[in-house]
Amino acid sequence: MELMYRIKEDILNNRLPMGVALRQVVLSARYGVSRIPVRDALQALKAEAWLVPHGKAGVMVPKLNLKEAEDLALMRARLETLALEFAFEHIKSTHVDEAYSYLSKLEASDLTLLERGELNWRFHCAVYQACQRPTLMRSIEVLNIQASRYLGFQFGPLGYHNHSQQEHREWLELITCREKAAAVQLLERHIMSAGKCLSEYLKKA
Amino acid sequence: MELMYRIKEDILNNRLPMGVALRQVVLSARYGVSRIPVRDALQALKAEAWLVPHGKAGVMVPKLNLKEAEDLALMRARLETLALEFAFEHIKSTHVDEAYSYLSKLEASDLTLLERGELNWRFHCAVYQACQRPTLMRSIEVLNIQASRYLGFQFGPLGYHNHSQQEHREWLELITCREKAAAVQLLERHIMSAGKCLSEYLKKA
DNA sequence: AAGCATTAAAATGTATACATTTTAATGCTT
DNA sequence: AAGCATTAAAATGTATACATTTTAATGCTT
Repeated sequence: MELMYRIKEDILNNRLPMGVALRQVVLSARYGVSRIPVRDALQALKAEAWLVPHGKAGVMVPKLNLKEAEDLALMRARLETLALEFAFEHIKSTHVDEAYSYLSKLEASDLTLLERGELNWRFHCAVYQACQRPTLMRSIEVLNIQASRYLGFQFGPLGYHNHSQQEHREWLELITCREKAAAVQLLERHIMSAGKCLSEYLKKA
Repeated sequence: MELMYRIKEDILNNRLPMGVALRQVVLSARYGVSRIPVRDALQALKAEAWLVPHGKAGVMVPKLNLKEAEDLALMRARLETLALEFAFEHIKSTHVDEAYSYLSKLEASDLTLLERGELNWRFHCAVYQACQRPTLMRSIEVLNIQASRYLGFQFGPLGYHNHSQQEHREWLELITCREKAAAVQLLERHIMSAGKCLSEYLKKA
């Protein structure tokens, strides 16, 4: 479904208004298709919480929300450390190499928010993959995608990017040295501190 | 969306074949509607992993899968203990009373699998609710609903029900006595041992 | 007979048309 | 003027029709 991704992009880039009903005819005009594919996409997006009900009929982009951002960070911390624990013994140098390749791609300065979020996920994913647990991985991916609505702030106004890259490097070093406990702990700190940073920002705004 | 729930029930009760493509025309005939509402429902169910792609087009009910059952138990253990930790200080006697009421309803012997699963979730939910974290709660709910495809085995052939009820009572007592660490620990054991029990069963079958 | 290309049948994907529901504008009552 | 009922306009929900893609059956080549 290609349309779904176009709508996701528009949500991530704030090109769709939050908190107001999205009209099917407006969307069908906007994306140049009829209402049927629009409906298909809206149903899927609703199920993944990209959209929420607006009144008795119709959907809207949910407003950014401090508590949701916190919850996503908490859940990611719990589940990603779980994935790392299961992965640890099976992490090969190929996984680490792949992670490094995404890390260097993240150095580029001309990335869109979406590309940055995508690369960030791929980086983590390269390591977690070794856990060989598709259901767990999918859940973590869903959380990351949902979190990416908030991620924009981190890489934008907050300038959290450099600090994050630094932690990523440390993390890969710990993994290479087989320091399991330390790597798990750093990952938890990494996710939670990014979450804290973000919730501080949202409290002010 | 009413149709979506009818399809979910049919999946839970194994009234739809696993691993074979579900044809839109067949479903539209089965449920007495045209293909458009069927498509809407399929899109939503696909997004929630109730259905998975089958070939280049079309969807199917995924086969029951040992690893998925394990992953769901692991994730539930991590996230439900998280919810309990946040809830703990805010649990009032009204929450516990509500939990007890679901517990006694679970004693009935003439419940369908679906009803049993629903009451089991409501029981846990009555306690977790106190955490006041809608996003976390929704994720846990989604995991429980997905796990309910496997739950049937526990309450059916495995006769796990009595043991489970016993643990539920112990748990509420620990909560009433404000034994936080013990309550969290019991919850984790409760979820994981049910998961183990189930995966043993699936290994044989 | 196994494997591949071809092609007919059947499925999905989408647009249009219409029925039903929801929204919001209007006028009425207090 | 505030609140409610009424009703017209606009939206959603669904069916049907058709275009496009996919599937699988058939025949061809080796």
